[in-house]
Parts: sequence; structure tokens; C-alpha cells
Amino acid sequence: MAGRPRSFDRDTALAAAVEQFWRSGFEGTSIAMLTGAMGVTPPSLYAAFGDKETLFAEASAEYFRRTCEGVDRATALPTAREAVARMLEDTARAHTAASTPPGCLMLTEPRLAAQRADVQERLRRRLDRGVRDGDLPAGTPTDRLATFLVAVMRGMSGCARDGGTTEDLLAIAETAMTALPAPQR
Amino acid sequence: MAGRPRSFDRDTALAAAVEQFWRSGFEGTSIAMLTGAMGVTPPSLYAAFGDKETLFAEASAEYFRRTCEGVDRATALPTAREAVARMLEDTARAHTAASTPPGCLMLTEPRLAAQRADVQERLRRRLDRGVRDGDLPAGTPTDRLATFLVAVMRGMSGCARDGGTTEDLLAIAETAMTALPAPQR
DNA sequence: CTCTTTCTGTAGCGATCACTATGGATTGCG
DNA sequence: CGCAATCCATAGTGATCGCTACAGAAAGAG
Repeated sequence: MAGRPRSFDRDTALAAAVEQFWRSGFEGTSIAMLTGAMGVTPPSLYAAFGDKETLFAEASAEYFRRTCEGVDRATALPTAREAVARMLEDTARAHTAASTPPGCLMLTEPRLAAQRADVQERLRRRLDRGVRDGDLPAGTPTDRLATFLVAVMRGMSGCARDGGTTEDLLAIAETAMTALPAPQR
Repeated sequence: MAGRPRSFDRDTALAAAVEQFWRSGFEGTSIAMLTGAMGVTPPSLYAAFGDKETLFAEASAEYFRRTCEGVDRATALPTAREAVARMLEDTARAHTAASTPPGCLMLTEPRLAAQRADVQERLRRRLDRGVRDGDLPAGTPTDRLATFLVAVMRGMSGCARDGGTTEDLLAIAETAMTALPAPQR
């Protein structure tokens, strides 16, 4: 029943694919780049991950999973203001980390609009909770605010890809924070 | 001395190339797509515009020229606040115009970082003038503010590419305006 | 008209794209 | 061991990439 075991670690190879797609996007990444980065020959890649689209779906899902961990940690903070501030700071640092490609795969890749909408929705729900908790004034347009914040994070990603530093992105984050309505008193 | 005249209008063909690059970016646009959109065969394209990089340089320069017209109109407004508001509104409408592809070529294309830096610099200079005119408080971090505003516009472009409406982008613009320091009194 | 110059269309160049057929290598099971 | 199952490496599929050689068509100069 059991055949020859595969000679590479699937999770390690997937992580390499994530980084490659992160760096070059879906269209900019060729199978040859993937096999090189993953240390796997084309037939092994196709046997283990399916075609390029399927591999990208799995890689972007893994990326999204990691992203959501950070988002959940941020949204767990006591106030909406702290949650948003943490989220923007995390974004600034993650997009400019030396150990990973600049920018954000999820915010850059055209075909990941659904993931972006998901994050935006999580953000909006946290803002809604902030309104209920009194962190934000009643009547705060949480939907518009969430749309704005996702746009800002997308801009941060682009800035990082253009060579922007952590400080540049943190400055954007701080400036964006001034758009949050002051807490009700 | 004079040979056979070319059978197409160079400016019209260039405009078609601009739109094609605008829609699909540099890497996403093939010569076949360009020749199709421009109504020109490959040898004519190469004779009139050079290779793909050269054509893109000319097309993006043309796009940039049009963009700067709008930027200049906005920066000519009497106050920095009006200038920024106009610029963001123009951006919201331009990125969602029905007659052109969604989003912005200059803000989306990775290789146009120099043009982005140029616009950011123009914006910063207008903000500096605002400080001198008293439109903005003394000590306003105009450089950080300009970086922020370019990031927001880039986010608006991405939002438009994801299907965002003019209203969505105008909401982002309005929210971003609240990050501008109140005028000195 | 001929000659030169320039443009146009066909057709195809080598390279790379995503992807796979084939055959040998490596495992567990009996 | 033999057998079935699974994976690996070579090599190559047709399609498309950016780009161009070639030959015919259309203009002015003489």
C-alpha cells in the first residue's frame, strides 16, 4: 500500500511558496521560481499541491491564517482605539520586516479581494463593539471608518514596496489614528 | 527622402496603449494585447515606439502629464485644506470613472515609484505653503502628512480595483481629511 | 517611368510559460 | 525475495512571451 515517501517537508515547501508569492505576486511568480524556492521538481510540486492556482489558494490561505492571528490579537485589546492602533502598528512592522518581503500579499494581490473584505468586516465589527462600549461616539460611521483603515493599510503596503521604512509606515499609522473620533465622555 | 506614411495616428495609438497599461499594468500587458488595442501590427509598433519598456515609459509619462494637470489645478486653490480636499475628490472620481479602467496606473504600477515620489513632493510643497500662509498650524509635519495622503490615495486606487464605488472612495477621502490639522486661529 | 525611402503584413525567431508523459528509484507488505 | 504503490528526475508538450527578418506596398525625387 505505502509507496516511496516524499523527500521534502510539505509545510516547509509551502512556506517557501508563500514567500515567493508574497514577493512576486501570482502572475509574477513562475513555476520555475516556485520549484527553485521550494527545492522541488515540477512533477513533485504538481503531485503535492496541484496546479499553480491551487497552490496559490493554499499559500494565500496560510498567509491569511497568520494575518488573522495578528488581527485577533489586536481586536482582543480592551478599547477600539487600542485595537486599531495595534493593528496599524503591527501592519507597519510586518510590511517592513527584514526577514520577509516588503508589503503585504493579501493587500497587494488583485485576486485576494475576498480576504481583504473579510479583514475589513472584522475591523468593522470591532469598531461596532467600540461604539457599544463607549470607546467611540454613537453614530460613528464604522463601515466608512473600516473602509478607510483598510485603504490606509493598503497604502502602507505600497509604501513599503517602494522602499519605505518602518518609521515611514509608523508615521502613516499615527496620522491615520487622528481620523478616529475621540472617545465619548 | 520621404517614404510611405504611417497608416495610424500616433497619439491615438499611444492613448490606447495608456489605457491598456492602465488596465493591466506593465507585466500584465502583452505585446499582442497592445497591438490589438492600438490597431497596429507588431513591426509598426516597434518602429513607432521602440520596445515594450520604451513604449511604457512614454505611456506612463503621458498618464503622469494628465495627472499633474489635475494636481496643479488642485494645488492652485487658495488654501491647503481646499487643495488637499480637491485632490482627494478628484482622485475618488478619476479612479472610478466609467470611461477609464478602475484605479490609477501611477499609484499601482511598481516601477512608477519615482512618479509617486514626485507627486508626494508636490503635495508636501503645497502643505509647506499652507503652513506659511497660516492654513495649517506651525510645526505641522508636512512630510509625514504628504506620505500619509499618498498612502491614502494608493489605498483608494486599490479599493477602486476591488470594485469600490465613487461613494466608497469619497468616504475614504472625507475620512482622510479629518487627519489634517485644524487651521491656526 | 525608376529609384530610394519608409511603412505594413506575414510569418517565425529563441525563450519562457504552465504543465505532464515516461521510466527509474524507493518504500511497505507478504 | 517479489509485488504493488508512490515519488523523483529527465525531458519535452503546445502555447505564449517579446521581438524581428523579409518581402510587398505606398509615398516623394529624378
